[in-house]
Amino acid sequence: MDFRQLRYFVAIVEEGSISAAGRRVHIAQPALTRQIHALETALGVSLFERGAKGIALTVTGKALYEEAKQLLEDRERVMARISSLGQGVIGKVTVGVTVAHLWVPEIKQVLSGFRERYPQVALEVFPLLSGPQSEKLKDGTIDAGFLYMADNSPDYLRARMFHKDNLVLAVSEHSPLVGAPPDKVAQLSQYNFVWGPRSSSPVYYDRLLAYMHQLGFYPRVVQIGADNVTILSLVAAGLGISIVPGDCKWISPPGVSFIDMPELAQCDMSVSFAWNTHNHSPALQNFINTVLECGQDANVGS
Amino acid sequence: MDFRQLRYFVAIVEEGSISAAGRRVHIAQPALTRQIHALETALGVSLFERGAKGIALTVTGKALYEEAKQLLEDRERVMARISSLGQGVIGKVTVGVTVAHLWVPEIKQVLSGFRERYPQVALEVFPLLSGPQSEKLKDGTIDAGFLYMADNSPDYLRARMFHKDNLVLAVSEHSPLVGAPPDKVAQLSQYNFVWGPRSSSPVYYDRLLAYMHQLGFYPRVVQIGADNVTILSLVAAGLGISIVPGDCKWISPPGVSFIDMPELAQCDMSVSFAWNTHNHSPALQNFINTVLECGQDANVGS
DNA sequence: TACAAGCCATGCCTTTTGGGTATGCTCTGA
DNA sequence: TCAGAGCATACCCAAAAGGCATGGCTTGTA
Repeated sequence: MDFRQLRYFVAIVEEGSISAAGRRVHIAQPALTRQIHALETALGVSLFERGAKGIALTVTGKALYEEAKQLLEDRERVMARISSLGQGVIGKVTVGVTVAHLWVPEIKQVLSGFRERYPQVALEVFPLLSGPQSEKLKDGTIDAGFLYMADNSPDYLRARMFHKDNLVLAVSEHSPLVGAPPDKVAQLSQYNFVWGPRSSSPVYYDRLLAYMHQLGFYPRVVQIGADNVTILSLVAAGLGISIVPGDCKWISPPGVSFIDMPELAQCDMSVSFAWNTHNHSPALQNFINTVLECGQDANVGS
Repeated sequence: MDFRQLRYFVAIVEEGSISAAGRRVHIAQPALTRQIHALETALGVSLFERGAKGIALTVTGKALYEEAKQLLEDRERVMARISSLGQGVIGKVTVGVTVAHLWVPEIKQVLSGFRERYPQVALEVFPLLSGPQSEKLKDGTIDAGFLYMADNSPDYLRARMFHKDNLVLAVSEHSPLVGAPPDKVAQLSQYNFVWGPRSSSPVYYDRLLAYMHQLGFYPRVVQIGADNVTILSLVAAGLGISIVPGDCKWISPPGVSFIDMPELAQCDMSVSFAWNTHNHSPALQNFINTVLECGQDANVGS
């Protein structure tokens, strides 16, 4: 009993005769007759009552008709599903995005663009800092991520620079620094700084601090904020100033002014897009392609 | 995508390699390789990641594995079901039995015998008088029946005499007739008779009356009972005597004596087994065979 | 009544497909 | 470096499926 026989069988049932079914499925009548006989012997069952005027279903045949329709429908369903899955039209993609970049237009655009092109793919976005993302990329909990990458990426990861960014100075909008921007970071040594704790995101913290040391600058930290939103809130409240990635302006509360400084502009804080090369999920490939294309578009546009 | 390919596919998945699967399903490895390639191109999908060390399922392949197992299981289930149905091992048989004969040992035996041999067949027994059974046999509401058949059975029915019976005299156990059985029916003309209404079973009633007329006897009816059980109750209560089929002793209340009379012994009231020849349900055929065999056994035994 | 038409079954032939053997390539582990 | 395991490819053969012609049967019709 294979799908071909079932297909012929339902055609015969629905057309009411072997000859008519032959016309429908474009198979000569003798071939159908033979296939049905084969089916009957395979099942050890008589499916039709043969008469000179034609054929009529037996009760057994009627039962098989229902089952056969179901089996054929299941087959179609499975084929469609697997096909879609293979082309990445359906499936699931889980991506991590650093909290600070969830509202960066490029990332928002790439996420909504993918959702639009592949509406059937479940796109799960996890707000995660860079450290956790690296771990989850390794163990496969997430398929891809937007994060701060170290220079030496492990071999199971591939990464592309996705969005250029650098450090900027964040001050209260009432700060005198707004009217008289400093030339050098060194000039800020007398200001109170709001800073973050290392524990929540060592990758980010160490990089930030490395830049400061490179500039020979050691901020006088008087306040700690758990994350960038908190830090900027404290800055807005006038409790101090801070140095943060420029993209933080997208998540900043009102009352903060961001000041570009040449030295800080040298401090690259670009966000990378990375994915696990061992995961060949077609949906993920489509996501990767979408991201890379968006990156190209952005490059072309700039 | 056919069942063969799915079968090979799950074998490969479960064995972890094409070669191993080949050993399991007794097919050479190249044939399997080709079938899997055919499956992949049919679905437009890659099912395995090929490496020199072997193969590994893709996410698509993993999805297909689950679906394929289900499809193959469905196939097995359908084949088993249809096979059983075709052999009459499962299915449904509806039979009518005249109320008076439900407790006749031969019928009880044939019903329980069938139930024992084909426990998976739903045997539905309807207590029906002969007239309704004829109608329902015609329209297919019941598949077979135990009933009083007219001599000329319609062409769509086939019937066999199932159980021999004749009329007997039913009197109260206190009746003087018990001690002095009459020789001739004519001697009963002075007795009060309990009789049934024609409406409930014309076939039976007309036949009974025809016999009486044949014997030149016209009972003096003083009581009407709706059915044989009621009639016998009235007889037991001493309200009159009656003439009933001998099988009524199986449904009789206590207090009734049945008297055989040569004239009544001539009045055949045998119950027939009949079935609709247009219904070729295997389960029904098995039932028919069971009944006919039981009949033979009974004949042999006698 | 005879005949045409429709339907299914069968026989014979061709084409397609599936499977087997031999062999090559690649990677791994000793 | 070499043996072994695993997948892919090439080539051949056998089995299966399909097409065509035909025959038997029934039904409807002239």
